[in-house]
Amino acid sequence: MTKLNKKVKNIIDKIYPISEKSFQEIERLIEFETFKKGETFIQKNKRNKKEYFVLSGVCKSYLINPDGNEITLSFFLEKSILSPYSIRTSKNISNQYFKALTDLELSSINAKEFETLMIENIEIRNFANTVLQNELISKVEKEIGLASLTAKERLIEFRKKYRVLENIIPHTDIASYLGITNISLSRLRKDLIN
Amino acid sequence: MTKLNKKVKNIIDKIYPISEKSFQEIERLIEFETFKKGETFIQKNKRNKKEYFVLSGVCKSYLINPDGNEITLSFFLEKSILSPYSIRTSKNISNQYFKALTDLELSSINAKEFETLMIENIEIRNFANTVLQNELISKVEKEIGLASLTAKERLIEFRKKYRVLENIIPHTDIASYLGITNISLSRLRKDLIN
DNA sequence: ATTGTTTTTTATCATTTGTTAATGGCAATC
DNA sequence: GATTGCCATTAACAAATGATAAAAAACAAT
Repeated sequence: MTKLNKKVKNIIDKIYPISEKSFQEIERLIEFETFKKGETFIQKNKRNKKEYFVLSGVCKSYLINPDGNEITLSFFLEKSILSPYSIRTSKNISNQYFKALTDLELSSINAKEFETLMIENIEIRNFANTVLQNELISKVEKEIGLASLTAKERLIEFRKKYRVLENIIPHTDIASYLGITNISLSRLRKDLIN
Repeated sequence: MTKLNKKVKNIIDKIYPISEKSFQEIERLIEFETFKKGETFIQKNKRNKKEYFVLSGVCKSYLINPDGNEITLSFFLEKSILSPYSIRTSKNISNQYFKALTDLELSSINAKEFETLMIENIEIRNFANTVLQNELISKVEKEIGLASLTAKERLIEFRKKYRVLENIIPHTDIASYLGITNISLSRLRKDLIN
């Protein structure tokens, strides 16, 4: 197994461990992609047909609101998996943007072929369902946060979940994730120093 | 086909039309349940193994925050489908509560058996995937709303989506859905009269 | 090192939202 | 018809957040 593929296996196993045999099915499909910091590598309303693993770097999913501002939906750290294809696309068309916040190394696999594996192989299916559930749990947690915590509490939670991020990505991205302005974020940062 | 099963077929077809033949597979699994207004019919951290169709009435999914308050996640109107099993449960254990907000008539089917159908039948699989995507789209829309709209704008959006609800369910449920207090909701209602 | 650009912080003021408490409406029950 | 409990509204004040502008800091390119 190449070093790259081993990385993918590790990401999978951290979510739902699968056998060597099952992984070999996936391995055949793996491709490698890199993007420069700042690049939007999945465009909303454009065709996309892949599942992605983040090997190194950080990226975000986002949308653009009526005022033209980017609203961060989620962050994806290294050694994790992007939102699964099935929930970010309809009819091969992406419903979100994804942007590299640092230089980014991804592995990708064809989503349709992966779906076939999923149907045939229970381990892979369980893995995929776990990804799906984690995604939803994370969305619900965020929803709860936005609906019932103050901005300060949300920042505290954010720091627990994404320790590293605050020092390596623009605060604007974090602020829109938290549902506040970057000025408010700055105030809260000052406030939390004590 | 019984009147009840016909209702289920209509709900499915509104989401993703399937053939008579495919529906017959599902039909065998359908059961019927009713709940009284106010009843919590799915408990968090309790076992649950079903998919649900709302035949009549209104219900909500919710969680309880650290202060002991119910936080409404979603509303489900009549002739719709509950959040799919796969995203509201892990290992047969529910991660959310569901409560009847009016007297409620549901059809339910065993989730495991439904998953088997899904694997075998592409129409049913496409239906299930559409449900999944709709669920996610709705979650993302709500997330965007909470992160980038004012409470007043969120109420306006809520009214577009759930016209009937404001007059038939407690405003507390709506307020927590909107991420505000019921006092704020009352103010906004007054404000929007003009 | 210097310059120009972008990001972050700070300040001021306006607005929104929360908290607490009081009030009024409505339905169920006795 | 009085009582009770629940829900929605209102009021007064406090706290949080937004908008705008300006200053400071960080960063990038040369």
